[in-house]
Amino acid sequence: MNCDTIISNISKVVQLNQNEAEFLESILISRPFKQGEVIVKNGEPARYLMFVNSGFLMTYFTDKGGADHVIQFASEGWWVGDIHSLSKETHTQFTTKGLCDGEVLLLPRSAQNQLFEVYAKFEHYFRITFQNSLLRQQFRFIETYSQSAEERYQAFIAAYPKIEQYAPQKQIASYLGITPQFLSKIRKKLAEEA
Amino acid sequence: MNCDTIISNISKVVQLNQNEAEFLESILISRPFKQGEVIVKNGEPARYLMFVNSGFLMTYFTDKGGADHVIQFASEGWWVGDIHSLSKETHTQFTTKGLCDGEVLLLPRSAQNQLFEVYAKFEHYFRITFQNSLLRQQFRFIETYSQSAEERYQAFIAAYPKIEQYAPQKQIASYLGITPQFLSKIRKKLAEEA
DNA sequence: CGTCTATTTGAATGTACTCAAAAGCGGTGG
DNA sequence: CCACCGCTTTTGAGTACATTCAAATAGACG
Repeated sequence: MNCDTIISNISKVVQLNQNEAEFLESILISRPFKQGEVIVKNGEPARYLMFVNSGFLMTYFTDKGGADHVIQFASEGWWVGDIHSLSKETHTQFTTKGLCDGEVLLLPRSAQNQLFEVYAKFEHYFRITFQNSLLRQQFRFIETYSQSAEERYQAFIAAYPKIEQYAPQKQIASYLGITPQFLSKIRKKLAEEA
Repeated sequence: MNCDTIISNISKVVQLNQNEAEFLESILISRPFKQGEVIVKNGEPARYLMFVNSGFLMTYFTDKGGADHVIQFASEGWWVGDIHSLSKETHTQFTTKGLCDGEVLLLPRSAQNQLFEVYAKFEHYFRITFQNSLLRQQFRFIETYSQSAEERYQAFIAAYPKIEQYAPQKQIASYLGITPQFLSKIRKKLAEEA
């Protein structure tokens, strides 16, 4: 199991010594995935926080009406997981699926608490990480409210040029909060303008 | 300065001993505010994380077009603050204003780090707190995408019956992501149906 | 009472959606 | 190799939700 990415990622926030890095490596579990494979399914309890070691994946939830809503696309270096399900031990409402072949590193819930207790640095790291996620989430929210669908689509392809190539349009539309038909029309319009 | 609310709030997550509680009290600063008073203004650096000890307040940001967007209403027991400005030491884009007379407890940025270093419990508490904020934010996002403006308004008055009495309709409309005119029409329709 | 801002109302418009159907695309089996 | 199936994407027509603009009304404050 190659832990270079996760260690270098964590090192941007806290400096890890040999022991700490080894302890982390000892509790992580490698979980390779294939394109289209469901990694965590809606209805299961969320057992892990997942770090994307390679590849792309997406997380979506299914509402009462049966419609899917893409919450997040994630690429190398991102944390993914249903923190609600993790902290309240309920069943997750989210499904996580691979957009191409790749690998996630699993941090089991039990090991998580252990990690925090033994090494306060990790608690610090995750505090910062959640803080940053909150920021991004807030930013995305603001974006949604102050921009049109067309502007949001343009911001999306600028921000995630790689993911755009792996995710089907349908899911991108879902992420942007519009119908696939409407996204198709936006794309047509942009292509004509160019 | 009355710290009962904040201590009892923190105690729901971590058990504080005498020393820890006293240390916390020693670094908090009381900041009373009046109705309509601007507590933190757009353009200033964010110097504090704020805990609402009493009263109601709101946070909004002003976009490039000059339009305000209400991000959050907060009542007793909530944390408020621009974590982006706090962590990156940039100037905040957000304005925080009192909706009625009240009091916030200020946790200065410098003291924050001190708090985390001396007592890991607080780092834990804030990790959990940010995690919960992230959840709420995610939930609000989902709600926005899967419900109509009318449904969102009804959910709002159900969730924040008190705030509805203090916040002008204009700001509620902004929070819901709609125009005040449209909110007025929704209210009329709901009143007619009842 | 006059001024300022918030709210209501109405008409016209626009953005994004629904429904329906056609076209494109990848895989599978004969 | 091609025909067929299932799924995604495109296209078009009609519609609904929400906005803009404009003006009237109501409330708050000095």
